[in-house]
This record gives sequence, structure tokens and C-alpha cells, in this order.
Amino acid sequence: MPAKIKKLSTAQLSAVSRLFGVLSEPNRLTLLQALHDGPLTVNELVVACSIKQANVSKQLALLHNHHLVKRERDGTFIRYEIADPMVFSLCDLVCGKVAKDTKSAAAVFHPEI
Amino acid sequence: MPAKIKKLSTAQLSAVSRLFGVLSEPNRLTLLQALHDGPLTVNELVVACSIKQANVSKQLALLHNHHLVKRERDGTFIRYEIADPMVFSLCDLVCGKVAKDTKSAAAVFHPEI
DNA sequence: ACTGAATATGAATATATATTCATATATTAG
DNA sequence: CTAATATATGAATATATATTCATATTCAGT
Repeated sequence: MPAKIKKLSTAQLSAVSRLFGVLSEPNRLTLLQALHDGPLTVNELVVACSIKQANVSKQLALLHNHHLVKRERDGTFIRYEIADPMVFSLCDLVCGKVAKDTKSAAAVFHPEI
Repeated sequence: MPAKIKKLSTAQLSAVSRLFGVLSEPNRLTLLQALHDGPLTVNELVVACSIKQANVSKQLALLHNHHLVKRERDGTFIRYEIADPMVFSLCDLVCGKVAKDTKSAAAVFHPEI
């Protein structure tokens, strides 16, 4: 029997779901991943991720609104960086899950005896 | 300087984003939360969560496709339960993040000195 | 086989979100 | 102030997703 948990209010649930929503877009994950090793400017991200500049700007704005990245001006450049490394914990968990499911799906076709 | 990570392929990124997407919907989170304390039938979920039956069925199907819940027949009933408690780890992380951000947002209006 | 109850699903609609282009804003250098 | 460059944003479009209603399916009991 699982331990009791404090149930979230609908407001909390919608906040949580919104944050998950931010992570539910491949381009945004790509950007976060690119920022893993350190800060990058918008244009560096455009190049590194092969995403159009307008799109990069918008996705970064979204990530920034949700406090997942922070930014710092450097002349005409703006350097973005990870604001909360927690995103990587999240991605690790989900990634592990995905890997496990993929593996067991594969096992259906190649059962081990 | 953050440690190097193995970069995910675009296929992996899209799988990860899809799973986050599953968690990006308040009704689905409500259903998962309701299942936290143990298995429930579809109708019990309909009542507990105040979501229409057709919608509950569809969201459960989605959760099932992504191996987040499993089901078991019991006569005409179908009992759903959490398949992977990892979802609660995920929710805890995100919930903590949301709480922190909410708090610091509030601090803007009520700075401590 | 028929009935009633539980669950699932197709079609229609509404709503949100991503993407792109064109353009605006902001900053620095001259 | 002007030009050049980096970034952001508005408008338009395309695409996906949630929701609902009506109906189909599945199972137990008679």
C-alpha cells in the first residue's frame, strides 16, 4: 500500500502540468541539452541546434518565463544558461523510463527464450 | 563547469518530450494522483476526479500506452493502477520547483527588508 | 440469445501551440 | 546620429490535443 500523499489543488496541478508542458517539446529539450555544458548566446544556440532564430528566441523566452534558464547581457549578445539543474534530473528519470519501455517493447519481438 | 553528458538523439529527445507531454495535462495528473493510494476502476475515477467517462477512458488509454498505468479486468470492471511510481518522483521534483518559483515571485511583492 | 452495466471509440468541435516570415527593438562602434 | 548586428515580437498559418456526444464493444447474469 503506497504512503498517503498530500493531494495537490487544481491550481497546483495546473502549474505542475504547465511546467511539464514546457518540457514536452523537442526543440526546447534540445536547447536545454545544448546549455548543459555552459552558457551560450542565442546565435550559438541557433547554430548548435539548427533551429531558426525566431523560434530559438521564443522557446528561450518560454523557458525563461518558467525559470528554467536565466540570461545575462553581454554587449549585443545575450547569454543564456541553465537556471535550475533540476531539469536534468527530470530528463534523466524520463530518459530511463523511455529506455526501459523501449527495451521491453523490443523484448516482445526477441524474447530471451 | 557541469559534467559532460551523453547527448540524446533526436529520436530519444522526441520520446522524452512525448512522455513529458503525457504529464502536461491537469486531468491526467489528477487521475495519476487519484491512483496513488491504490487501484481504482474507471467509474471510481470518474467520480473521484469529476471528469466525464469518455475523457477518463481516453486519458487512461494514453497513460496506458506510455506504460504509466496498468490495467486488470475484474468482471465488467477494469481496474487501473500505477505502473511506474517514478511518476511521483517526477511530480515531486516539479512540484518543488513550482513551489520555489511561486515563493520567490511572491517575494518580489513582499521583499524581506 | 438477451439485457444491463462498464468501458472504449469515432466524429466533430474547440483550443492551444509551434513555426515561419517580416519587422521591431536594443546595443555597440564609428 | 547612423550603421551594423543580435535578439525579440506580431501576425499568419499549420498542427496537435482535449473535450464532448453518441454509439460501439465487452462482459455477467438470466
